[in-house]
Amino acid sequence: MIPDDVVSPLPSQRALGDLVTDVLREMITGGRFQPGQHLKETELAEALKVSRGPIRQALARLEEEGHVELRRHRGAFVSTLTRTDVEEVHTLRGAIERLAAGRACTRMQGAGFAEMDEVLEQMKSVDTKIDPEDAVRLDLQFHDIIYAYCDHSRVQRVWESIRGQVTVFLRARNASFPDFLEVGYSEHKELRDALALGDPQAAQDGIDKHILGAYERLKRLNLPDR
Amino acid sequence: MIPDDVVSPLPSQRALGDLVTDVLREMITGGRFQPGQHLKETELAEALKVSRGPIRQALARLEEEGHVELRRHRGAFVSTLTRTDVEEVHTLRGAIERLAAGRACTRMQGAGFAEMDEVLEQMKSVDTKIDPEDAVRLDLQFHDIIYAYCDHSRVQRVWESIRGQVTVFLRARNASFPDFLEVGYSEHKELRDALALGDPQAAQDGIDKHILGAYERLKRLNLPDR
DNA sequence: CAATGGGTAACTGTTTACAATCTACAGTGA
DNA sequence: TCACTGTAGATTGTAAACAGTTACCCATTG
Repeated sequence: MIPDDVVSPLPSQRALGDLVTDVLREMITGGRFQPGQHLKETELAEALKVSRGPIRQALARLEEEGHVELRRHRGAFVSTLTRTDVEEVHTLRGAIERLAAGRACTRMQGAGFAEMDEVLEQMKSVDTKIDPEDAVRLDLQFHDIIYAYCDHSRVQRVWESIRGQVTVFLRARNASFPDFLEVGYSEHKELRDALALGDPQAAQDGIDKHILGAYERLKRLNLPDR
Repeated sequence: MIPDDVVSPLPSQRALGDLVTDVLREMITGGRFQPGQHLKETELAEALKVSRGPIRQALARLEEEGHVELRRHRGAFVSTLTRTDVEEVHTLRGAIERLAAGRACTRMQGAGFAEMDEVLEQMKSVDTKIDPEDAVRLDLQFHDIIYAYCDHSRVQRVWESIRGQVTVFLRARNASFPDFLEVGYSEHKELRDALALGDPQAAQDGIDKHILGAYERLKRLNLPDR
C-alpha cells in the first residue's frame, strides 16, 4: 500500500462538466459576472479551454440551482436576485432543514456534535477577526453537518441545489449588517443545544426559529421585486 | 389581438432533450425497462432517432429524478426501488407538500377549489369503473393543484423531481391493495376540506395526516432494502 | 413620426465523427 | 487460489459543421 502523500493527484477523476459547474458557480456567486449578463457558450468554452459540451452541461445545472436563466435559442443569463427568490429559498430551506434536523438529531450521536462544536469554536473566535468570508464559510459548514447526518440523499440534493443561493444571501447579509458577525455564534449555539436534546420536535422548532430569524433579517435588504 | 383559441400550436418549440426525457421517463415508470437494466446511449439514440446529445441531457435529468443511476464511464442503469427510496420520497414529499399546502390554502380561492372538486367528482365515479390507471392520474392531478396554487417555483420543481417516483408508488399500491380505490375519494375529500378552512396550520396538519397514511400503506409492500 | 417588414448577424440546438479514457472480465503466471 | 496484465467494449470528451431561431438594424410606408 502506497501512502497518499507520495502519489501525485491525478488530473481529475470527476467529469469535466462537474468541474466547469463549480468554476462557473463560484464566478457567479463571487460576483465576477454582472446580473443579467449574457453568458455565451462559445466564449465560456474558449475561456475555460473546454468544448461546448461540458459548458452546456454546467449551464443546465446552474439553471436548476437558479444561478442562470436559460432562454431557448438565446442562451444563459446571470440571474438577478429578487425579493421573491429570497422568500422562496428561505421557505423551501425551512421545509427541508426542518426535516433534516428532525432526523439528524437522533443520528448525530457524539461524532456529529463534536464536528458542530468545532465549527462553533471557530465562530466564537471569528468575532475578533471579523472576516465576513469566514463567517459565511462557517455558517454553511454548520448547516452542512445537519444535512450530512440526516441520512437522506434526496434532501441533501435539494440542499445542494439551493446552497449556492444561500451563500449569496449570507454574503449580502454580512455586507449590509456587519453586526451579525457577533450574534452568529450565539444563534447557532442555541440551535445546537436544541438538537442535542435528541427530540425531533424540539429540533424542528429550533430550525423554524433559526431560519425565520435569518429570513427576517434578509427581508430588510433592498432588493428588486422581480 | 388574436385569441389563443384560434392559433394552432407550432410543431413543438420544446427542446428535443425535454421530449426525450418525457419519453424515457414514461418507458421506465411504465415498466418497459427492467430495474437494473443497462441503458446505452448509442442504443437509445438509435431507437429514438436522435443523436447522443439529447439522450445525455435526458439521462442526466432522469438521474436527478432518481429513475436511473449514472455510473461514470459505465453508463445509465434503471434504478431499483428500495425501501429507502420509499421512505425518502415520502418524507421529502411530506416536507414540501406541507409548505405548498400552507401557501395554497390562502391562494386557491374559488378557482382552485373548483378544480379540486372536479377531480373529486371523478374520483367518486372511479369507484365503479375501477381502472387503476385512472386512480393514479386523478390522485396526481389532485396534488398537482396544490403545487400549482402554492405559487412557489422551487417547491414546484422539487415536486416535479419526485413526481415520477410517486407515480411508481401509486401504481404499486393500486396493484397490491385494490381496495384502496374505494377510500381514495374520502381521503382526498377530507384533505380538501382541511384546505378550505383557509388556515395554513390546518392545511399542514391535513397534509401530514394524508402523506403519513399513504406511507404507512406503502410500507406494507415487500421491497428490497437496497 | 410610428408601424411595418426585410434582411442580416449571431447564437443556440442538433448531428456526426473521432480521440481519449475507463471498467469489467478473461487470461496468464506464480 | 491469488494477483497481475491485457484487451474489448463502452462511455466521456472534443471538434466541426449545419440548421433553426432570435434580436436588431434599417429602409419603407402610411
